Amino acid sequence: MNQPISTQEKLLSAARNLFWTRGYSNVSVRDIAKDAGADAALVSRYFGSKQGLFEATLSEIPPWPALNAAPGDLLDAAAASFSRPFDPCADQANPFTMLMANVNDPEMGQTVREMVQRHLADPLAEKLGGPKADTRAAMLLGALFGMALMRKHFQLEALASGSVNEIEAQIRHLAQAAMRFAE
Amino acid sequence: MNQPISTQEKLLSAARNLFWTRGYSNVSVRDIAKDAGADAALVSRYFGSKQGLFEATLSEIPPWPALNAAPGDLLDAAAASFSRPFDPCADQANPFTMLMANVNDPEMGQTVREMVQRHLADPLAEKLGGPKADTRAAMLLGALFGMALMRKHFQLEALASGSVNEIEAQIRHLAQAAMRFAE
DNA sequence: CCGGGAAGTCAACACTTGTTGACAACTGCC
DNA sequence: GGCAGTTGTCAACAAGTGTTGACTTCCCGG
Repeated sequence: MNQPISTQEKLLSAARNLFWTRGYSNVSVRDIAKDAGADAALVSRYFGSKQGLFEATLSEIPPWPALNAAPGDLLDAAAASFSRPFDPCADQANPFTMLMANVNDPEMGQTVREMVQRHLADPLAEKLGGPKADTRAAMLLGALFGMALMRKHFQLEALASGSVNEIEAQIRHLAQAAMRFAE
Repeated sequence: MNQPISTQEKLLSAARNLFWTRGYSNVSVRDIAKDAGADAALVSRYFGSKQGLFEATLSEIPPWPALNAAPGDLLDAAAASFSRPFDPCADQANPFTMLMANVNDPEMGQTVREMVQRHLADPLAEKLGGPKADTRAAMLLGALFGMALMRKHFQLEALASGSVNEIEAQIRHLAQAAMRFAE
């Protein structure tokens, strides 16, 4: 166990940490190489280009667990998936922060937008069903991302210091309202 | 009336459009100068630096109208201020998009975070009053920004094509739930 | 031992960035 | 007209960007 980590894996891990928190354009390959303790030229060698490295970090994201939850557990699963990473990586960068950090990126924004539509909004609408399923799905995601924005990005004092239980309760409250929306 | 617009004003207007939609680091002074039909060197001359130009675009933002609304109209005012710009500028860039486009910026993120805390979250909590006012204010802003994120940034199909009335009704629904939160 | 391929290092490239200073053109006042 | 002050233009700079190619170093099978 615990076999020595290859330089390629170190680069991928450092890239995930930096790209997923700072955003694609705000990270240079030299930043990544420095964090990985490697040479910047190896990025082009192993991944073809900076863009190739970014896409490599995207390729290993598992599907959102809330989509497989039982209908009664959907709210809990959704709330939990924000405050805790839902992927195997142990660091703080998680797929939600990645989406928010890169939506506005001039080069990767389109890629990220399509991911949200196809991997989150569309499957969630299908799972919800009923009238205005797509609208309610979008509102549920809005509540989820909105609270993430307030807590992690804007770092509002009222939320930043709260416990995991508190933030989950707040998200559940908003998400529940979203699910019940029918004009 | 309609006096000739100075080059300085053209630069400021172009800077607002670009900084407020693409984000500070994703815009170069040459981009701004090109849009304004001026020379990039004039940015440093008139505003001291690129950062000075950005701060000039921030200095003329009026207070959020929802904070002056009657208690009964707060929800309507809040919902309206998202879908329509609440400042005098006629273009599509509004203070909310500015906040979202720059919260993750490596240079201006801190400035923007403090603006949200001091100009939105704190006054809103004071206006709401009652138990957990700061938490409910943060949740209300979370609902507001979350829906803005889904509609304008992620451009979810279920929301992007909706009318102003529809998006306002959705925001009101979530914001109302936020105001009623008490654990 | 030895040759080949992988792994890593380093310098250089073309390009973009913000900023500066020298220079030209124009305006209004004496 | 002559002159000062503003306004605009242009070239250049230092720094940082992604990427490439040549080079050395290491390891392992023959």
